[in-house]
Amino acid sequence: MAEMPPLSRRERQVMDIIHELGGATAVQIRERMSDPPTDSAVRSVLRILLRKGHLVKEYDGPRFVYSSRIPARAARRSAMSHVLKTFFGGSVEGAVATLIALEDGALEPDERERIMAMIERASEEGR
Amino acid sequence: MAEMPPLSRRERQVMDIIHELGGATAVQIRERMSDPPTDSAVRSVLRILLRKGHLVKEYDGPRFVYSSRIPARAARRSAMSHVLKTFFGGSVEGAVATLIALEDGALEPDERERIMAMIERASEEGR
DNA sequence: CCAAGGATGTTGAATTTTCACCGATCAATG
DNA sequence: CATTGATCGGTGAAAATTCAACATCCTTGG
Repeated sequence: MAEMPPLSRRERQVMDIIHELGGATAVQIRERMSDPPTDSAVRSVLRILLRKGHLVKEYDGPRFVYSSRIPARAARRSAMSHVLKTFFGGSVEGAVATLIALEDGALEPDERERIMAMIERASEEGR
Repeated sequence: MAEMPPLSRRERQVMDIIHELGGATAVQIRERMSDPPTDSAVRSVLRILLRKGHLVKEYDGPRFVYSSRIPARAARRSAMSHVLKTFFGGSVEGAVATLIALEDGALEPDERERIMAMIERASEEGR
């Protein structure tokens, strides 16, 4: 379970789609690609990702569903941690600023409240 | 200014380092690599990134400093937007939750206050 | 002015990625 | 039971990458 070398282009594209959908069939993955290669080309990448241990497949009805081997929670943390370090110098404040600005100012009042409450709660639990 | 194909492994690694540092020399970049190739190999990747238009170089003293062609602000927004979509289904709430949890509960009181104030302000400006 | 060291660029080859062709398997259908 | 259509996997070759050896330029110190 050592550190894996970073993914290739196609590999990352496929992994992103699978993360976004939670799990996906080969056809679903191909449909989501902006520049889709052949069906079998997609399957080749899937096979490689299976062999490398990034994906698991599960037989569901007449087709396979591919999903990430590491739990969604861990994947989310890892991805967020990476952008926090790379683009925000570790500043949570800066990251949150960009995050809420993405919504183009239209943050629902109740979502805003939930976020505020969450931050309160987190600072209490932390000590 | 068309859509660029996603970056290769080394290309992404180099871009990440440059984004993290804001700008960097070839030597600095190599130093930051966990699995550094030859110095000239690093320069090859830099040359490709220049040709593809991802980087610009500036002569500073006796060496070149490479930096991203797109402004840091836009790069941050783009990166955050991507993880928001890929790993959080567009939920700002979920993203903030993961973000503050990364700090392992150790969010400085004053930083917490600034974040709260920022959210307040954002929801006002938004309308 | 000359030599040494550092920074940069170029080239070509080994490795990896990428992908379509092809055949096998399976399910539903006529 | 044969046919059709869809899913799946293997293979090999084209394309892209990765990289080190090498050459060039600059600059700094003697």
